[in-house]
Amino acid sequence: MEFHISFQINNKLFNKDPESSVKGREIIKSSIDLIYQLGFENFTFKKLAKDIKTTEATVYRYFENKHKLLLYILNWYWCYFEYLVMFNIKNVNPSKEKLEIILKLLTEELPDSNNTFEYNKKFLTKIILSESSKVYLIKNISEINQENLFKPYKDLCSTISSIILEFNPNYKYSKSLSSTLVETAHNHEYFLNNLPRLTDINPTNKENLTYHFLHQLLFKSIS
Amino acid sequence: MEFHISFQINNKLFNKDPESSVKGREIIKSSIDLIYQLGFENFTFKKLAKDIKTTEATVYRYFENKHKLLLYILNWYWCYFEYLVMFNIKNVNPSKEKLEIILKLLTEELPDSNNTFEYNKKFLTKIILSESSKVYLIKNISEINQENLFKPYKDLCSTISSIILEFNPNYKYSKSLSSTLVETAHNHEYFLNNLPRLTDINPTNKENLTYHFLHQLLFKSIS
DNA sequence: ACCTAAACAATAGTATTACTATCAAAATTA
DNA sequence: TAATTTTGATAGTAATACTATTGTTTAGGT
Repeated sequence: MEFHISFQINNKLFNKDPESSVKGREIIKSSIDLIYQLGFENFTFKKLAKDIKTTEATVYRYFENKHKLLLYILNWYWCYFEYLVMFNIKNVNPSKEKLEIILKLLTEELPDSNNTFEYNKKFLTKIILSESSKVYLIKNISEINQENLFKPYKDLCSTISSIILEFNPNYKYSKSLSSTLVETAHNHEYFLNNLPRLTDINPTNKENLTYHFLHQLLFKSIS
Repeated sequence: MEFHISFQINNKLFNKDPESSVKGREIIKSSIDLIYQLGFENFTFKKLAKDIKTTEATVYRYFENKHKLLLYILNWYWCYFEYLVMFNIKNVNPSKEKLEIILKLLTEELPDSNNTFEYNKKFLTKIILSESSKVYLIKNISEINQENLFKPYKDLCSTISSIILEFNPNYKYSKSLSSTLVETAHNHEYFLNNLPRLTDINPTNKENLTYHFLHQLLFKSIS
């Protein structure tokens, strides 16, 4: 069985829906590759256009600027991730198990399909690690936030938050803890690879450090 | 009594030490103002030069580019912060109290002197919140890291880490927890102001939410 | 007080980026 | 097949992130 999921992304993020045409999907696919390879700073619409054998003008017809394109990609990811969460905790009842599944998803590599039409999950994850805070650490955050452009991310945190409350209805900081878990999972994955001194990695400890660390952090806090 | 502290900043960060001249100090002071006002993206050496009534060429004689300038400022801040930590935990013996002092420093406004020659602490703190992850979330992180340009930040985390181990020598994730505390303190301060849905802020809860949240997170983890 | 070296100001110039505009060709769709 | 939308090709602009040159000012040493 094969199926294709698509997510409804806030249409303020684009001029023309990239899901609506082949070129549009090429734009997203190639953006993911290029941002992964070059980093967001060095990524330009000119390079993107060259990569998919079109012109800058065409890219601009889909996206106002590269920030909105990045935000589009991140929104897509967060939607996808929440979908994964929903799918994986389906029919699991104990809240503890649900939370453990979420921690696993947050700290392990995402399942990659071999469907060539899909976005590269590995690249996507790297982009999340390295680029996602750049979309909210900006001067005009309030405008962007007013347009609900972070909704999928907030929804994800709010989903986690409600499971925390399910586990312990008296815990006071469910939202703060949720965002901390997500951010820390990302941070740590990045630190492990790039700034290992900020973590407790060591040669003997090859298993999922971040998972165990977050597991303790979470359950000691809410138990 | 008045005194002036200065920190030794890695000299790979500048071409000419900004502490060595009046213009140099003006550059740093004005950069802090401008980065605070404009955000790092919109901050340029041209605007900086105009602000201190000099030319771009002069600025370039001190700093190779604006990233190194930002990194210089952040290094200065982390040195200053570690100094504050050292100063404030001096003669405090129980590890618990030491950690609480650190949490206070991480979550409350820094003491501002009225010394006009000093850098604006309030602006500096905002810059840390909004811009600091931009210096490590870059493609050439490994080069920069090899040159030890993050040392002050790592030192700070390592200081916190050793106090955690003092409190509980068996805790396994002291480094991870330290970096998490610092990052979460910053994140949360930013979220409270800009993305409150990611936190448990509410109108009645005007006291230091972040402090209490981190306090619980920390002591439940290491007790 | 004078000399020397360093620091600075003024100016010019380049490659790249982040767009905007126009118009004809190609592809869809009605 | 005509009408409409979507693309491609090309051109152009303002701003950015630098580099280079040269003449003037400033500061420190004797």
